[in-house]
Amino acid sequence: MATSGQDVTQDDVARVAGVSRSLVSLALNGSPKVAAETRRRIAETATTLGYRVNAAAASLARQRSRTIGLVLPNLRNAFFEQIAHTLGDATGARDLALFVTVGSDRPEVLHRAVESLLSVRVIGLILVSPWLPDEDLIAIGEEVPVCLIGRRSPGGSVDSVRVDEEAAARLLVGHLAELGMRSVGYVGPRVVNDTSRFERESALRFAAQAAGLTLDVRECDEDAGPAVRDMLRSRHEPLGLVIHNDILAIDAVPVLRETDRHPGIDVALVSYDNTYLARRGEFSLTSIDQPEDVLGTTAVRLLCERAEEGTTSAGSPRDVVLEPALVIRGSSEPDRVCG
Amino acid sequence: MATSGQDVTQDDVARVAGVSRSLVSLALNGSPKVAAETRRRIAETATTLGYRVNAAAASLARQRSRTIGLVLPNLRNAFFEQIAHTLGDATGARDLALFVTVGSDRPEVLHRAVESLLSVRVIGLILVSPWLPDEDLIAIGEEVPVCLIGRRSPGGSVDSVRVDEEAAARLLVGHLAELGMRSVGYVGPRVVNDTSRFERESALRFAAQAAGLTLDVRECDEDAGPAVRDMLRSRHEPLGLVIHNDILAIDAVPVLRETDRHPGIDVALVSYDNTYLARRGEFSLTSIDQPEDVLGTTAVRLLCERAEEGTTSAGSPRDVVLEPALVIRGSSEPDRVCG
DNA sequence: CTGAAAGCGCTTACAG
DNA sequence: CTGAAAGCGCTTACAG
Repeated sequence: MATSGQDVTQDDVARVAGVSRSLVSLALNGSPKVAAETRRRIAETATTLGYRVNAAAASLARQRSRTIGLVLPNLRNAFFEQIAHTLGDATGARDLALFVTVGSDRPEVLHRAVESLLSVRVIGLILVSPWLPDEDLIAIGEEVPVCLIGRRSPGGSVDSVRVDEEAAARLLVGHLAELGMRSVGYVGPRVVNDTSRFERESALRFAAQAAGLTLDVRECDEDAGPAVRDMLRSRHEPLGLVIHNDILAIDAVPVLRETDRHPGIDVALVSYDNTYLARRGEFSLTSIDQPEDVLGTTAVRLLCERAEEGTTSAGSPRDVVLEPALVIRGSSEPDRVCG
Repeated sequence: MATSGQDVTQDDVARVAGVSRSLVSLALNGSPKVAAETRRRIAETATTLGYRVNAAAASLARQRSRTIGLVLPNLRNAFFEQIAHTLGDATGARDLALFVTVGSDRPEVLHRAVESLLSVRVIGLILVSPWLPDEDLIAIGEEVPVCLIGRRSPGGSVDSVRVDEEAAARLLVGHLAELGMRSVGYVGPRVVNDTSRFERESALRFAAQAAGLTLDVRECDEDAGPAVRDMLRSRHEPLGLVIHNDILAIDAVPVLRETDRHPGIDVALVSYDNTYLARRGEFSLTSIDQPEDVLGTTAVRLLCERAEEGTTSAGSPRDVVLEPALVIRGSSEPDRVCG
């Protein structure tokens, strides 16, 4: 914790340790060319002097930084936090830094954020469920390695890791069918350009059809409550209610508890993401679990591989698809289903 | 959108524009010493060539970066997103970049994150409701300008911007008293070292006492449901239920809707942060609103001022305290109160 | 195993 | 209003 007035440089360390400047660099970067004892002494000197590498200088000399940029669409989904943590661990394991940028629905803001990441010459960019059009993603991919999480690769040289939406839909529909439901209702956000919403809906449609269930769809805004009410209003038979994610699904819970509003209708509630909200006792949501850790480590690996390859444009896009799991909780347990 | 194989440098721009290298730098940085026409031509060349400043080189030459680091404790509170957005705008307005780090409850992770921010030689650090002990904050403040949001300055050379907790407590208690409540219940997270929790509780205690109301306190874990149930169990009179933040308060809503569980008890529910969760139709929470925009712009201003002053240790800590507001919604409206 | 030297891309006095 | 030159702190062949 030795603090100096000004920044300590490798020069200072070299002088105090009585070695050359380059040796300090080599030692601090773990080069095997440095004698163990020398390395130890240098490391010790660095610590007591309070030396901290100047990332700007290192990046400049190395012609590349040691940081990865993460672009999150917003902070309104706990799933993003889990992703951020996993990525933090995955990058940390490779001794890389992770810089997060909180996206925005304002294009200029997002653009500015990506630009500052590019100015830093990040190794690569990880975008979680971006709402950008395919061509923009491809364009960014021309400049720097890019890996998408939760969205199919748009082509170009952009990689992607995501969960198999069709498999998730089958899990959900299968579960509801087992509960005796004959019809499924899906509530998703009304968002322009939301590929994730679109993919999810068609996967559900497909799965429902295959299982011989009907599918009814409603769009909602920030609040899923009205859409859920609306869907229940016209109902007289049991319903499997699928909501786009946990954060929207919790809107449905209070609605379902108003037992007087829809007498006699059994409703099983299920959603996606399996975040801490789903686990909260009051909600206990049955939810599709995405393997965040695998998503995260894979994304980092793909990015680093692509960075190694040198030119960004090298190699065709890789699209890693993972299997989801269904976590069953109270919201769809027969004996606890509201009605 | 001109993309080149390798990075375009100021050298390239200078060559193409037919000027010297330094002139390019001056022009691009908006120096008034450059003729308007020259500046225009240079800017144009830079654009067509797809020039993008190398932040590492610029930081190194300038001996300081143009980025501010934001350390968020987690992503489980929409309030943090609003803060992040405001800060993004505030830094953008000053042509600074904002790098976010998602904290963690694991000290090593947080430490590593702060370290990478420091390696980048950020202008300063903004920490939102950090759980770090005072001495750690002061230590960080020795190395770089630091501004806290939502926590009192621990002294040293650390600044702070926050909302007046006592005023917030008075607003809440006053509102509940007006509704005819005689007793107040507070549910807060069971967290070690959580100053915010502690300050909030004592402010409430003080306000309740002053207003002649009783205060009952319960701790909760991730899920506030059990604590709320517990608090209601022993009740036979109207209760003003104050919950530490919106995200915890939504747990209370389903509990309160179970009309059969606590017959005859009027409960008015209020919380803090006034995030989008509070606004969601199904929850409609009365909540304390913090002026995020003022918090954000003030934090950035304090940081920049301290950075200007040169030495970090210069100047005593500034502690800006803002007035909160109470937004009244259905959860505490007499006619909609559950019971 | 160790050192002298060049260079990364930019900024900034300084001289014209 | 413009250019030549030094230097920011580090990394990395290269030579010993």
